[in-house]
Amino acid sequence: MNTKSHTQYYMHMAANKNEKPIKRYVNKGAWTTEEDQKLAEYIEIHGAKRWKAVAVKAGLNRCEKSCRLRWLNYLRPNIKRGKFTDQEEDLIIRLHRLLGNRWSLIAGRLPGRTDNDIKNYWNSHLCKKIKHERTSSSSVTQEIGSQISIEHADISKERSYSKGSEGDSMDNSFNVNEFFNFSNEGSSNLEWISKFLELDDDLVGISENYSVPFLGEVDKFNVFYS
DNA sequence: AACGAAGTCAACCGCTAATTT
DNA sequence: GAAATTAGCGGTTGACTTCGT
Repeated sequence: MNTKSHTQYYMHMAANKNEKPIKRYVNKGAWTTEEDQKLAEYIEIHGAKRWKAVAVKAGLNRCEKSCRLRWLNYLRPNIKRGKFTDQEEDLIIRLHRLLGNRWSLIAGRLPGRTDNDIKNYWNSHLCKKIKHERTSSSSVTQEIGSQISIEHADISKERSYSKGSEGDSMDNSFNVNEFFNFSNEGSSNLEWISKFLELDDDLVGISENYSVPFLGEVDKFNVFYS
């Protein structure tokens, strides 16, 4: 569904650095079916890389970022659309509890879902749902909730640190990115990770004395494998 | 039926990390 | 090793839809 209206602006574009940039009209806003078709056809032949070249050579008056995003979030094969299942919803909540707003990592555990989808779904549905559940639960649970929020803040901070200088801010060797990188594994880990995350609720209490960001994950990991 | 508020979600933006030259 | 380019991420925006009055 194309929702945003079309606008155009000028931009200097070239397919590569050897080509002299030409001042072109660049479309912004909703993609048309014609543009989708052009992009899909080009990528089918040349692959989803070199987005600057894609934008120019596919005959699309779009910037490279726009092309990449359209492909990843909409045109890419095996994109799952429509309502999130209860299992998916539960998994997102649990993963978010562990990872915070690391949408691409969360999306990596939900085959066919994009980070943008999950982020939108979280912001429009799950965020409120969780808020509601927290306010209607006991004071003890609320306390745990605030503990989780503190952990989230730490994880977010850690994310920006780890981007800049890996390892500087954290002495323990646990790497959450590696832990949640299953690219070398088989197709779906939905089941085992769901089982793993089931432990999460029970383990929140154990994390009361955490002082180091991510130590929570380390302990949960160790408990799971011990 | 009309209208404003709230919700949804595709797309954009700014930034950083990774890769290439 | 430095600079330039490319890829990827999360936050935010805004057009459109739905809901409530």
